[in-house]
Amino acid sequence: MLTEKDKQAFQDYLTQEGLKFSEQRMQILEIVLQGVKHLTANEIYKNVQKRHPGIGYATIYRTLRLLCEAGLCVELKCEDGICRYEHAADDVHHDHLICTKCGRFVEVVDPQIEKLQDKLFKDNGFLPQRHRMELYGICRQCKK
Amino acid sequence: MLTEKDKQAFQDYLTQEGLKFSEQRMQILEIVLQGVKHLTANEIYKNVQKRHPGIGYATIYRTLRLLCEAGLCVELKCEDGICRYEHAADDVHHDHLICTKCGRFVEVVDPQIEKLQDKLFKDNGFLPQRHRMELYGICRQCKK
DNA sequence: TTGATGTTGAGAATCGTTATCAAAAGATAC
DNA sequence: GTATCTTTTGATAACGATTCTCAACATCAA
Ligand SMILES: [Zn+2]
Ligand SMILES: [Zn+2]
Ligand SMILES: [Zn+2]
Ligand SMILES: [Zn+2]
Repeated sequence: MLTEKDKQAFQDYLTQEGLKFSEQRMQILEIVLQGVKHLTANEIYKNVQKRHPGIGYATIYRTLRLLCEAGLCVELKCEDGICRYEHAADDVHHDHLICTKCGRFVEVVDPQIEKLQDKLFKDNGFLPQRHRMELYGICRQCKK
Repeated sequence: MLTEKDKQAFQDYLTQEGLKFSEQRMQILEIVLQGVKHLTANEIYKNVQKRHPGIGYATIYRTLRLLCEAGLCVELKCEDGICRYEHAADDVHHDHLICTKCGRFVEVVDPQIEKLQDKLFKDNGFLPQRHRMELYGICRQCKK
């Protein structure tokens, strides 16, 4: 799911900030924006190492920060204290259903809930910024 | 807000588990179940130290775990990675509005949202267990 | 008193993440 | 090409919240 557009967007961001594109950054971009989602830094590290042995954790974290700053990637602070990273799909917000047995992440959006959340903000005099909603349960596969 | 009932409930839990009541555990119970809510372990530590100098972090964390197990206290894993502890008010669930400027916590419940969350679980084949919803914004005082 | 068991607090360990810094890589000027 | 400047890299140390370890201590029943 790594499009030429994403690659270009990252390039543009780097240029704009006076930074450079590199082999390592390319590898990390590919892993993070590829199909598998909600990867931890460690999972990304292991994946990148297959193709670029010798990569360091520092480079992983630095690049992840750049990707987030460029708006291509979102960091999820999960309950287990480990951050996961996922492709930021064109500013379309979503929340998560998480299986407590197998760790599966399912992305969900409920426009009604979003509206009610805004109402909660307003009713309490808050200026809305963002929110996080995680629904923990047991998925179909794990129920069996 | 520390009721005799809570104290008794903790005593009962300890007895049932073959554990003992102690001065330190009493101090922590009082701090956590008192008015001020959503305290970090460090805040609890500093509060307890006023009345019981020499208390150790290990005792704070151990007692907090006991309080959670006894169902008297709930641990909130916050976005900043620091856990906060609050009085578990008779199994009445609530979510949080959090001010990103001053850190104020406002407790909210929206029965409609709760229903829609259940629907999300069901629609995706999940067995519901629990959820977490945090709304981040800027509170009335901080907006001015 | 003695033994058994539970509690405590100092300090070490854990672990995800961040900071440090010298070496390497790239770009630019000459 | 070489010199110079800037950025990137990865090994390693540091960080900070939490947990573990363990010897000293408290409690209580026999
Ligand atoms: Zn599952
Ligand atoms: Zn997602
Ligand atoms: Zn505020
Ligand atoms: Zn609360």
